[in-house]
Amino acid sequence: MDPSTKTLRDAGLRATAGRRTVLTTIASRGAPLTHAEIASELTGLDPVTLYRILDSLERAGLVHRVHGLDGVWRYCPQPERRGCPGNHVHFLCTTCGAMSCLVDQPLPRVTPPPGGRIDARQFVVGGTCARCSGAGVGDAG
Amino acid sequence: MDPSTKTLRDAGLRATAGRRTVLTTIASRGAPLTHAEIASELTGLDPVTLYRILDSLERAGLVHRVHGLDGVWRYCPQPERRGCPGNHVHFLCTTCGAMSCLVDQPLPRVTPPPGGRIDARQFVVGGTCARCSGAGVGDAG
DNA sequence: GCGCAGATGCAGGTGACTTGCATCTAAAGA
DNA sequence: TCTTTAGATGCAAGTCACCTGCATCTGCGC
Repeated sequence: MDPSTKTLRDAGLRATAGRRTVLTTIASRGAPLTHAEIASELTGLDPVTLYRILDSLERAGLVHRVHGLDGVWRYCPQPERRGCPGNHVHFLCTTCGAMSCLVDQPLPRVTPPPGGRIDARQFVVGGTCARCSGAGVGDAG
Repeated sequence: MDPSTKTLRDAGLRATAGRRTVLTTIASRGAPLTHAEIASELTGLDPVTLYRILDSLERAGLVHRVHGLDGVWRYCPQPERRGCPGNHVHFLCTTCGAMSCLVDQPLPRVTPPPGGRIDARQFVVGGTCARCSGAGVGDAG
């Protein structure tokens, strides 16, 4: 059985061709990808279907979803050790739009406002990545 | 001179009627408001103009801007002590959509990826606010 | 192989936000 | 106070991410 098929079946999802391709694409990158980025690599898949596939993968806990400072959702493979999904800082390069996971920097504990409850946490930092720093002004510091 | 006029002039902006009203509206709430929420209180102001006013206020450092988990920007008055704008955790109620600033919880230091630089940080937590938690179990006021 | 719940594709829609351009006005100088 | 003008505003139109409804298709249990 194809590994992505097993992953999907284990998560309680049907292993359709579209889901297997999307899962493989996201996993092979290791960095959060936008809907558009994934779609550009998967010609032939309906955009709406891709939205639904990403939604099902996220609800099944196979990927986590991060909202960039640019207003676009990004999807990232969920690491093996199943902790809180996406429980780390995400770095978004505001020049090239690439996002990366700072998995070594876990999110701090947050105290909810009185009487409230916290269900999701999302810490995104924006800046310039090494590639864009080097390409533009040669200043990486 | 009207206080909002002075604030705008001090920030290097023209004190137009629209800007004064928007600034007063945001300041009077003390919590991040969406474009739609501000627009609903300011009938007669063109939506596009409101976008531009919010943009100018943000660039002048008079408000800070937070991206909610719902994909909508929210604008919040900048506190007197001019530190890093919006340098605290923001709480978004996923039930009623209200956002509040957890000003007593500053953002932790984040180490950028090798060779990269961080310009902006945004930590949003989603959950249920006290009002919505209470509404479910009997006390809605 | 069969049946069906769930997945997919297509058409159309929503809402946040942007752009271009003509008109108006706050603010500075005469 | 009047004039000038750079910058602000209003309107029309457009872009983009994402959603909804519905008919058709297909993975998977039987």
